[in-house]
Amino acid sequence: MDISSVSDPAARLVRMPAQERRELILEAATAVFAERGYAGTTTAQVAQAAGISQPYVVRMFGTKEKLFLEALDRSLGKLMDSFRSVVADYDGGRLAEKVAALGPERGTGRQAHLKALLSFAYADLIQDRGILLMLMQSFISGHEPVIGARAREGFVGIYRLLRDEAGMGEEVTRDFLAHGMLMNTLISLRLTDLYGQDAGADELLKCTMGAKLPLLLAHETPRAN
Amino acid sequence: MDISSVSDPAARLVRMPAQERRELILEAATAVFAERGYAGTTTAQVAQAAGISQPYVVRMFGTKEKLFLEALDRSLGKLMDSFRSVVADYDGGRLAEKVAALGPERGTGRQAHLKALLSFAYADLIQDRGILLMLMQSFISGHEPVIGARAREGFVGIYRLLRDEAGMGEEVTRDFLAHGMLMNTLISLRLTDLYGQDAGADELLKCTMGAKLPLLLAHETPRAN
DNA sequence: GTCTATAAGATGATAGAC
DNA sequence: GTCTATCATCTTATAGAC
Repeated sequence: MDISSVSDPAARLVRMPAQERRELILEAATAVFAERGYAGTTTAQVAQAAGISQPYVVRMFGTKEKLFLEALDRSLGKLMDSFRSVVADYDGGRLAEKVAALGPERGTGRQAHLKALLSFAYADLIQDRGILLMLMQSFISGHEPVIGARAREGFVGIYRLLRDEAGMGEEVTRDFLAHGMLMNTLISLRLTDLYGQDAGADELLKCTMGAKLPLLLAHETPRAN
Repeated sequence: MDISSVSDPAARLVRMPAQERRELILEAATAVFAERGYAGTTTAQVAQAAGISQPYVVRMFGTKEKLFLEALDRSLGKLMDSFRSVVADYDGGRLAEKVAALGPERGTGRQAHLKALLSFAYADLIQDRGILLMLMQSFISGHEPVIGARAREGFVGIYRLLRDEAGMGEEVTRDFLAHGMLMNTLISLRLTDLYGQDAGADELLKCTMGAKLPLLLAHETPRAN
C-alpha cells in the first residue's frame, strides 16, 4: 500500500460529505500511524496521504490523539466483526466444507475448529498491514494514559469475544492469541523481506504461518520511507 | 523504575571514565526508549534520566539512531546471555532440582524441560521492563531501514539460538516464541494495571503467566509520564 | 569529560478567508 | 467544507568554552 496515493493528490479542493472525508482520512491515518507509530507520525503526513491540507485533518478530529483513537477503534472494530462473522457462519453450518478441508491434525471438536477457522480469518484480515500494525502500535502504548487505556480495553474485549462469545475456552484462546502475537511480530518485523535469503527466517515463517504463508508472501510490501 | 532518577540529578559535573558514563547513558536510554519508543523519545529525556546535558548524549553516541541501536544491542545481548547460561546449566546438570520441581504436566525430555526453564528465565529477565520493551519497540520498527534490519537480525538470532544451539527443535521453539510474544504483549500493555479490577484481565494473566504471575505483580510499575 | 549557547528545522494547533 | 498563513514550541545537532 503506497501511503502517498491512498487518494489522488491531484484531486484537491473536491468537496465531499463530511462522513465520506472522515473515512478517507481514517484510512490514510491508519496506514501512516501503522508504520510510523503515534509519535513518529505527523498530521502533515496523514494529510498528504489523504490528499487534503494539514489543518483540515486537525480541524476534523480535534487533536492527533483523537485521530489515533478513532483509527484504532476502526481497526479493532473490523477485527471483532471478522471474528464474529466466522463464529456465526460456523454455528450456522455455513463453513462445513472449510471444516472438512482442515484435516484431523488440527484437532476435532468445536474449539479446535474455531481456532483453525479464526486463524485463517485473522491471516486474511491482516493482509491489510494497517489493521495489524495499528494493533501492534496500541500494544506498546501501555504507558500512554488515554491510548493505553483504550488499548487494554480493546485487548480484553477480543479475549472475551474469543473465550466467552465464541466459546473457545481459556487454554485454546490463550494459544490462539499466542500464535497470533507471533504472526503479528513476524509481519510487523517484515521478516518476509528475508524470505529466500535467510534459512532461519524461511523456516520460522513456514513453521509459524503454515498454509497461510503464501497469503503473506503475496503482499506487495514496499519499504515505506 | 523511575526514569528521572536512574542517576542522581544533583550529581552533575562529576567526571567519570567514558566507558562507565556510556553504560550509564545506555541504561537510561533503554528505560526511556522502552516506554516512549524511538520517535517519541528525545535526547533531552535520555540526558535528564542519565543526569547529564543533552548535547553530551549526542556527542557521545553521534546520533539518536546510533544510541537506539546500541541500547537495542545491549538488550539483545542480555537476552542471549541469559538463554545461553540456562542451556549450559541444564546440560551441566546444575538444574536438576529445578527440573524435578517442574512436574510432569509440562512434559518430559530435554526439549520440554528447556522450554519450561527458559520460560522462567525469560520471565525473570523481563522484570526489567526496559529490556522487554526495547525488544517490542524493535519489532514494530520493520519499516525503518537501519533499525528494522537490526531488529530482524536480532530476532532470527534468537530463533537460531533456541532451535539449533539449544536444540529445542522447530515446533517447540515456535510455541516458546509464541507464548513469549503473548507475555510481552500483556506486560507492554500494562494489563497488570487491570489486575483485580477486570475479571477478563485477571483470567488472561493467570492463564498466560501461570506460576510466573506473582513475579509480574511484584513489579512497582509507576505509570511514567 | 562535560557544559552553555544556539542554529536550523520541524510540528501541532489556531485564525480567518473563500 | 476546505484552504493559506502563521505562531509557539520543541528537537537534533554543532560550536566552542572550561
